[in-house]
Amino acid sequence: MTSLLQAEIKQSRPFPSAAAEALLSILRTAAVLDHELADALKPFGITPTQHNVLRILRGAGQGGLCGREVAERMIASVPDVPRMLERLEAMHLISRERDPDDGRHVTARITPAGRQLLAKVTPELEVVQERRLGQLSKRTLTGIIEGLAAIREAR
Amino acid sequence: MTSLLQAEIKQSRPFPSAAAEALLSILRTAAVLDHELADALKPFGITPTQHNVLRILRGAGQGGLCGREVAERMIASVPDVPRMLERLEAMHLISRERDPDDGRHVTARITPAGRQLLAKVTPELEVVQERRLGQLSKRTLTGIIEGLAAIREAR
DNA sequence: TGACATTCCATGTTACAACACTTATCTTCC
DNA sequence: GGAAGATAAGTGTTGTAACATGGAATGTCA
Repeated sequence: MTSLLQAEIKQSRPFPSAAAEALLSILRTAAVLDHELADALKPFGITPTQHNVLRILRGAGQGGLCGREVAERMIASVPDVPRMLERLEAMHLISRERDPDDGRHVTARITPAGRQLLAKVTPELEVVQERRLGQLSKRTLTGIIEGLAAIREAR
Repeated sequence: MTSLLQAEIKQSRPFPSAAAEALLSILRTAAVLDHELADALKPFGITPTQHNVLRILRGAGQGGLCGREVAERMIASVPDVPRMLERLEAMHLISRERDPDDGRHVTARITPAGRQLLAKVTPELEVVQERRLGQLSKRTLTGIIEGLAAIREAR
């Protein structure tokens, strides 16, 4: 039998194992979704990574977060937090201020403009989510969530 | 109840829906896996994307493939195939030659050095695969594969 | 056969990712 | 209280991704 993924990437040979197919499935699906989310965000001038930062800072509220804390909360690791925040600050979506208590920390906070952008962007992203995942049963979704959690947990 | 993913990215609020959690799970898991694969490949001087190209060309055999065909088979879309192939050629892992029948096409083929590198690299990647996916039951793997296929198929 | 559209590859430019290293501030321990 | 170590940011550099554009070769159709 020929899997869907095999046809998608025009692979002639079947997968050697279910694990190999699952691994590629995850990478492929994420690439498809990420691409679609990036497209949806493009009109607003931000990338999925930047959107992720804004959501994190919105979640943090008035207290804000320092760079390291932002990095910990990111979906995908960002190895250059200072410049990423710098860019968002240049867009006036976040503000940065050195922590008076600990001069090593720079606290980042979302600005009203940042919140406003998030509010505009969210429905567009929900369109993507709904289109791609809306038809899946609760049971299927739970299966995916738990299966992937097991993968991330695995030693 | 607090999900694992929620704790992982230190998110205080629960997910608004299973679809939202599944979406983030996929992106997060792929980021973790991609990072680990990249680490495993680093000693060999290639990226996951380049490894993907080599595997594609190995699959194509002596006939080779033109740039567009390579692009179609990639896991994640690469918007700059010519230069990607150029780099692999500079590493002597592939060869390129203009198709005499159709001067627009440039046929890329894997070189013996490329095959050799693939052979060395494969066991290292299998270590990652085994560590992350080895403990999952066949049933769980199938669930992931089918669930993700449904997402990619949707719409 | 000559104009035109199409397909595929190449190139220029910009911005960002990745990595290594430096600087600044705080903590700890003598 | 001063020096060593730890922690967080910033910076410099390199390479690559992303986007737009251009150009060469082919196919099509009048």
